[in-house]
Amino acid sequence: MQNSVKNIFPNFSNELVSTIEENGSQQNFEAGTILMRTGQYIKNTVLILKGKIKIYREGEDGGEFLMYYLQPGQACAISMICTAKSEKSQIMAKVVEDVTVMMIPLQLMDKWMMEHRSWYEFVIETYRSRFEEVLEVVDNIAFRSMDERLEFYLKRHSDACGCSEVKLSHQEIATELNTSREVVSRLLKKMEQRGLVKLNRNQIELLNTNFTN
Amino acid sequence: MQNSVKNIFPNFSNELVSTIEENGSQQNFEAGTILMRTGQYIKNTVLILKGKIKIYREGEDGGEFLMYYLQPGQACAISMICTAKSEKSQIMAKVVEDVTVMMIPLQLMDKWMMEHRSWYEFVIETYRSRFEEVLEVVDNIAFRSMDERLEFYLKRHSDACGCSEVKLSHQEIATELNTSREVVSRLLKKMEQRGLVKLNRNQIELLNTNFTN
DNA sequence: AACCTACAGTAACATTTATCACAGAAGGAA
DNA sequence: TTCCTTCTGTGATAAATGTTACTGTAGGTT
Repeated sequence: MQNSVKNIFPNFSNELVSTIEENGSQQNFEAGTILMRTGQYIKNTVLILKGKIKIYREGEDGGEFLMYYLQPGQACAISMICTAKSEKSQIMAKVVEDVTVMMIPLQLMDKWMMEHRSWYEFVIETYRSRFEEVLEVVDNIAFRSMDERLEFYLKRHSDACGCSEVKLSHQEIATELNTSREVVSRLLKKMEQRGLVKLNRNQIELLNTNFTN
Repeated sequence: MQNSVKNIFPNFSNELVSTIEENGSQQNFEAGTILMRTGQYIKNTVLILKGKIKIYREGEDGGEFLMYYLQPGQACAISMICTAKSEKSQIMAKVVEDVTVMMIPLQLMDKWMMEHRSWYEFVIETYRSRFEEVLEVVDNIAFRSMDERLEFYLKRHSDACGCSEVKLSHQEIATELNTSREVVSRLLKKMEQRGLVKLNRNQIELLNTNFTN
């Protein structure tokens, strides 16, 4: 079974995998689906088996701001920590590539934390790594200018997909960085002149992966 | 005993309090001490009994950026989560008001999580609330302009100290918001003209607490 | 082909924020 | 008092980013 919990989460113990399969419900969602909105109550923890989910923050004026992506083998840190007293979500979660997820009722969290060592470790590690990721996001917006942030953004994307082509329109990039399309176009053009990228319709090819880092 | 663990952390069980007092070491640090630097290894979890610690991010160019403050009854989320494999710190921690802290070896974390329900709940809650706080910080820098951020900053400060006077120089504020002193002076002046604050040397008096919120 | 729509490029201008330069005021120390 | 240091105010200017407006182009549809 390609997308089994056992394969995607190899560190989970066998009992844990069984428990998950007994208590969780596997579901599919199409790209574009919004799985969670700011202010909604969280009732489930989500384990990603397939596809990609975007976690972002929404401003009052409707602006977006990308926090990070969730991919197979990962889980939504926010949803994991909201313990028994199902808290309100502080973020938006949108499916960007058709996903298969395992939904697990929040009530089971505390119980599993005590009973399953591998679950405990997974939760702690998830939280730690997301915290770090968010700190890095803060760094980027606090200390860097838009051109650096754009480079960083492209690099993250190409790292994630493992290829050097980023298939996004300027508008999409602008939205995730909470800036305007014109700014992105301008900066990309400058990067092209510096020989860092090659621009095509709906696609940006990174020529020199080791720029800012 | 005024600054006892029992008083400052009322939710801890009696056994937990004893265990903490047995295994932790109580220490004092003066204002100005840097307790943790970016890149250092974390070997202890820190519970704050008295005083105030500033948690901030440092940019490559030396710029600062305030994340949040730690006060009595709180603990450093970062240090709590770095489990057994003592991780590197991603942040800076500086004492801003003389502190008394309880240092607890990291090795005990996992053990206590399993053995002490009240410790488990404390850790989870600490992590949850810090995550939210950092998300709010992201919001501020991603979606708001400097004048709004300044208002928010002042409000946080007056909330924290419970009084309407913020005793900080423009330079200190500028540093924490990673901007320049002149910008802060100018914006404060505008706020004064709008009747929101009264400016004095090393002190800003908030006149109208309910501005942006 | 003719048409339509989404995407990309770019100039001109507005706004925000950063930087430089300098002056004055408050408060402490000699 | 006089001197010194720190803090604050403010103008002038630069740089970065956001906004408006318009053009062209690629690709799909009819």
